[in-house]
Amino acid sequence: MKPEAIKVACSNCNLRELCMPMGLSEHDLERLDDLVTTRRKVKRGSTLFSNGEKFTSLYAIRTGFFKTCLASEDGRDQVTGFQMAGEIIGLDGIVNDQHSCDAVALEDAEVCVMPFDRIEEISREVTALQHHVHKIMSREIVREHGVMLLLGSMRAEERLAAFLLNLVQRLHSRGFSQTELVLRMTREEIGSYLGLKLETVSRTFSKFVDDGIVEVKQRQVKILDTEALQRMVNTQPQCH
Amino acid sequence: MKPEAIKVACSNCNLRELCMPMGLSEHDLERLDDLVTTRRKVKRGSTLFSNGEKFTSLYAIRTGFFKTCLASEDGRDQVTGFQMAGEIIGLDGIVNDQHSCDAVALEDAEVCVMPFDRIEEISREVTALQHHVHKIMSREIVREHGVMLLLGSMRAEERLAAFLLNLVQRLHSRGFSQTELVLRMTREEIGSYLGLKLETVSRTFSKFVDDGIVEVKQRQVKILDTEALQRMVNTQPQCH
DNA sequence: GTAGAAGCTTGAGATGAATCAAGGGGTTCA
DNA sequence: TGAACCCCTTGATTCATCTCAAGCTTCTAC
Repeated sequence: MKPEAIKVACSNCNLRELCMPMGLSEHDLERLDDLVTTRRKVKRGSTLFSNGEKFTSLYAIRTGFFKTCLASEDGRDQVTGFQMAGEIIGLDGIVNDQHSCDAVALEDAEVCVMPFDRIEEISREVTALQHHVHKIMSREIVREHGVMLLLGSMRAEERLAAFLLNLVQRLHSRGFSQTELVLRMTREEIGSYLGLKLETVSRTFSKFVDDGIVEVKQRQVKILDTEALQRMVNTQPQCH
Repeated sequence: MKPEAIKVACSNCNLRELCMPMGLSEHDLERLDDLVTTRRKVKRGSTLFSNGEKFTSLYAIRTGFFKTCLASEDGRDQVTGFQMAGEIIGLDGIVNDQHSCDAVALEDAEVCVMPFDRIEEISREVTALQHHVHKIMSREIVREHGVMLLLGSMRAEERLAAFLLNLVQRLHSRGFSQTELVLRMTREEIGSYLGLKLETVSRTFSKFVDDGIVEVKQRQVKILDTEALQRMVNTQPQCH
């Protein structure tokens, strides 16, 4: 691989509005361009960082798709999230100066490397960046609250419905279809994220197909009835 | 209630090392004393903030015990955490400028009110504070990863064991017993946090008592065999 | 192109937790 | 001090999901 010769410029990036603060002055924008030192390619199946590794940087995903997962000593495994272009990854490492989970590319990916000490430095000068960093972390906290609700109180169908809706919504805000998507992860990974076994995920997909809610061809998913999915998520199961 | 006449001083607070950065210069310490504008008392059962409310401040708990919980429109309910003295609450509000969960006092409590714009302002000058804020948010993210692991892959006994160990560990680091604790929450609230029904929580407590692992007298819990609890959490269930 | 591996689906049966139900005990507030 | 209410426990039963198992499809690599 040749070193990144091209100057990395956030001010020019078309993902800017996903991962950077908006409405900056010319001067502030130039400061932000110093945030990203290099880019890094990550091959499918390999890790961007892993548990125990020293924390140095946050990463903005340029292309590709990641999962983050926790592996406890005893072999328990939990996917804690799936991340796509424009999202920031690595926040778990700040607290103990080392990463506490693995980030694995589910397809060939490229990330912008943002050394965290530089983030903190520029944050002190550019208040919009400072606030943006706080928002990103807060957003992650709120997202995880939602996952806790899902894991703590939803049934398999509701979980999968919520999962699909969340994925298409994020894809849609990146300019993709609202109804069609390609899953980048296996049934097992979906199951791990949703607290279900892969067989249950598979069965639930099949049920959705039977009910005419989605079409599934392996990892190709076409949502036929978005509202049915929404109803599942928003409706408390049978009360009494 | 009379207004807080006494000058609030973090530099003087015996919870300092729990909620404030350490190793500051005299000058920085003085800056930090400007963080907390007022204190606020919260009666048992009432809320410190609730879902939808405008976000203005983070709160450091001085005394008392809180739960944070999410209530979705349809009546689903999820306790997302229990917080005790020295912990910071309100981080969920940053991202959308409004709170996305309720914080309810489980016993009479008092919090230090830290207006967030002031936190950001002082963070720009005191890098130790800036880093501390980042750590606190990162810690919350990592904590929630752990809860996801618990909800996604543990069985009832393992969940309750993990819950008890976590509680005593936090209490111990505040100078309380490593083996005895008083639960401030109901079985139902524990259940909501752990993704279990209250009956299951109750039965699991009873089982622990039968097995000689704990003594339980209502909300008084005495841990007789910490290692047994640890083994439950760290041991993958029967492999094959 | 072919073999092997990995991923997915489906069925049958087991099981852990939920649900429904009843009774007892504590706490709180008048 | 008493009474109502909330909280907790325990039992019987049901049900959702897991487990185990087999077969099939798709992708990968040689």
